[in-house]
Amino acid sequence: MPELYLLRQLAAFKEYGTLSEAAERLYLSQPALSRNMKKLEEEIGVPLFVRSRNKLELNENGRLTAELAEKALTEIDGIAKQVRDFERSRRTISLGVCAPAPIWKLTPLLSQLYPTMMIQTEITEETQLLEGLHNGQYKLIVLHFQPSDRNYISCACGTEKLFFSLPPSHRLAKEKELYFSDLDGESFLLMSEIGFWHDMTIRKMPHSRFLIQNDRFTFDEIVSASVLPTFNTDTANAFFASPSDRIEIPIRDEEAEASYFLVCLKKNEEQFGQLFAAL
Amino acid sequence: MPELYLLRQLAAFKEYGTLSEAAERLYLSQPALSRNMKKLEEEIGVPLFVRSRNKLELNENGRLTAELAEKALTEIDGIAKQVRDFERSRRTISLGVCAPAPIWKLTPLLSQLYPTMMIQTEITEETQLLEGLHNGQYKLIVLHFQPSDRNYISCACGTEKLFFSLPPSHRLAKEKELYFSDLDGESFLLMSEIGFWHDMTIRKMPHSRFLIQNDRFTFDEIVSASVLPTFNTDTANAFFASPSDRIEIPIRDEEAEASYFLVCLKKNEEQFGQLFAAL
DNA sequence: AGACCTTACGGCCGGCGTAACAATA
DNA sequence: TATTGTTACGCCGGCCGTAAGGTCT
Repeated sequence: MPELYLLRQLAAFKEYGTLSEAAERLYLSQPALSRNMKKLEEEIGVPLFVRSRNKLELNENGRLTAELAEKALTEIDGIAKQVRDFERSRRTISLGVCAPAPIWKLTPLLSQLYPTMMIQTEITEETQLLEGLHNGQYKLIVLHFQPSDRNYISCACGTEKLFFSLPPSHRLAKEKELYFSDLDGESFLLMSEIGFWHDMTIRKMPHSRFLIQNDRFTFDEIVSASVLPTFNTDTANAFFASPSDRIEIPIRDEEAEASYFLVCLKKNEEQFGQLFAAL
Repeated sequence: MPELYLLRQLAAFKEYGTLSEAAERLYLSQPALSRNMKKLEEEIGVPLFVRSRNKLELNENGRLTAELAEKALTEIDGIAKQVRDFERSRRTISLGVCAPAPIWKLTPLLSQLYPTMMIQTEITEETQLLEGLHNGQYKLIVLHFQPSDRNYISCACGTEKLFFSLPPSHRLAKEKELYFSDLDGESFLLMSEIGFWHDMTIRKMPHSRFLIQNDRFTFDEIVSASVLPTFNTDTANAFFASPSDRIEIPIRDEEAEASYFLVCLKKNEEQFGQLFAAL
């Protein structure tokens, strides 16, 4: 079986065309490369080169060998990477969620229950979450509906209720309750990465413009320095300081209240049993 | 990139379960194997083993690594074989024919025109010939019709006419010409490996039985020692001694005369140009 | 003369074996 | 005590570099 250094050197010779050039790229003396190519040819047992007096070229066999060598080298090079990736995935719990709120509760809980594991979270849409759960991208996902499939284990993990967050000067700031439609058409400040809330507000308020902020600090500054309406939720208020100088008004549409469900694959039941028990 | 000897040794350890056993199978001292497994683990950078005081087992990472190693080793092992096969196929002209007769003319011609090449012949049916021409199994084929496809180069390479070969005592031995139907129902001696003639005679003489002989010598002996009818062709007579004590009577059916066409792929036109010119 | 390949010779590093030790059953 | 795995030490083969030589443009 040809050794790797021979295959590497053949691949380099194919790439660079001359022994001298290839040897230089390999940080190898040119005579060494010459010898080794001869050795490889001998080992395979068929001519790989056409030899003029001072020129060396691959023949068809040589080109084939070099291509196969490249493939094999790539594969071997991939082994370490694959194993490291596998190890990392074994050591991390990747949690995909449809909205930020569940992260606030689950991350501390996971860290406590699985102190040796890395916790990785990602917010994305629910079709992607389900796909990612199956292909191993996520070990746990949080949806805002309960999946029916029997291959899943799931349990409720909290609710979240949406409020309008209005400046006191707003024309509707004194109302006790509002509908999405009441403010449809006004411009809203909105954080990015809020999961399904983003799509929902767009759907319920098709005439509004949403001014997306990527940075939390910037968002807070603009909220307190402007009269633009925005949103808040009960869960956010439970975890973070609620902004002063803002009136929060419940939204009556049923879509403004979400229930979250934590889901994992049945085959991972054992690993996450204590987590589900704790919820 | 892990060296092959490390991958081989890991694969052996996976196969045999203990270092001692694996080392023995590898013709290697056990301490060497111990060291090398540690080295591989270090190189990949993740734990591959669970270590008790005097026991060593693969963990999940280790099993994955060993599987990937086996795959890579198989691939590298296949390189030399593939290249040798490729070289051999480059050095042989494989000729597939639909009947034996074309071989008698073409084999000497090929040997003469391509003295460095091995000539390999095979008799099979025409659908297989065409398939084999495309997948590289055959470089040349002989059909008994001219293919229309523009991807082929083809030219006529002879005809062959079938005769009944009857003992003088046969009731029809004095006829000048006969049809297949005239002898339909009688038992015939027939050589095996006669290509499309086999199917044709069965089709034209559905009530006859054909007594197939695999050995040429046996066939000749039985022919001269029996009164069983058989066949002969003009081409066979041109190349071999025709049997004495046999009357040969032309067959009038048009299927009894075949024209042969030598075919190669257009892309091999250059290689076989002189062959087609010689025909 | 410069670029390229091959052959010859000697050094050195890395993988191996032997030996010695520790731990289990 | 027999089996298994780890550590320590020295040998040796194989791969490499340097040097020298040949061929082509």
